[in-house]
Amino acid sequence: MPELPEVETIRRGLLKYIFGKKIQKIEVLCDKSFIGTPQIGKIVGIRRFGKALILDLDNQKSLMIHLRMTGQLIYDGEERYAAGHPSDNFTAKLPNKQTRVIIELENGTLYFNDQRKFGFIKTIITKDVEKDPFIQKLAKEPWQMTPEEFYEKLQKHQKSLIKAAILDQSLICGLGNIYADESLFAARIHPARRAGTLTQKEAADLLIAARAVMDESIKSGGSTMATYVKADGTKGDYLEKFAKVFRREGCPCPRCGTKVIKTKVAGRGTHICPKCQPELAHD
DNA sequence: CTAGGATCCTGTCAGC
DNA sequence: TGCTGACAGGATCCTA
Repeated sequence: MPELPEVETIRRGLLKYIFGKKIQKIEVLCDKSFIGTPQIGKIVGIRRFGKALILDLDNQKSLMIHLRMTGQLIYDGEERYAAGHPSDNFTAKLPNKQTRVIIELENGTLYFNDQRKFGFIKTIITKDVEKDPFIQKLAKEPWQMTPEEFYEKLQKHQKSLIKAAILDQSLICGLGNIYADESLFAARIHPARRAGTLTQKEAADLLIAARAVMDESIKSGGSTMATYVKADGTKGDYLEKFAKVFRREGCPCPRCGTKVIKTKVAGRGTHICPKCQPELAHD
């Protein structure tokens, strides 16, 4: 799914297009994709908590949106603005087969598309947003966490694989499979190391790497965002331009030239430079 | 409490 | 062509 940089990119786009606009109607095409009662109201806040997006309405209710693996938000109005899981839906005629919820606004339409139906939109009371179980469990984002705090957290998960640890949103918030691999590569840490074996310096390097990698992605519009005005389009280009290892198996490592390989760690596809990220002989 | 694996769902692609 | 299994930018639930 969209990881933190993609969701932040969506937030900024929605701020431009739908902030202050009124939701006139919500049409739910897939029951699983909408939890609670659809709401009508003016959008008076657009917030992000980790990978979750919150639209605050002027009726004391909020819509929480989580895209999970394949969710997309596509705004179609005076311009089209789309972000989330990359696919033809960004430029397709909508609604289509993967459209789960249609949000009609006074100035356009916001489509929630989601191939695998893991994502959802949920109505919650605005004052209870931070008490929502998902949001309550979230740890700090890399920018808010100190290297010491991060190291302490890792010490509490001694036996976890480091990749699993940084994917755990209750340990550190915002990373997903792309930025986990990119951060570990940048910090030269093998993803299958046990979290407890990282030195303080390695933990600090990893934290700093996570910030840098996600900062860079946000700056370039995430890895999967697409906007277009008339025929003129730009795309989020993190993967093409900045990813060093993610989905680059067989390509030379930009640091040492060794071929990047793909393996499986913590149940997820994982990309590493076997030379820059040596696996230790023992845990 | 932690750690690991199955699971939700649809679609695509490689290999027979 | 048709089938089959693996896999996918996430998080939760169940088990040991």
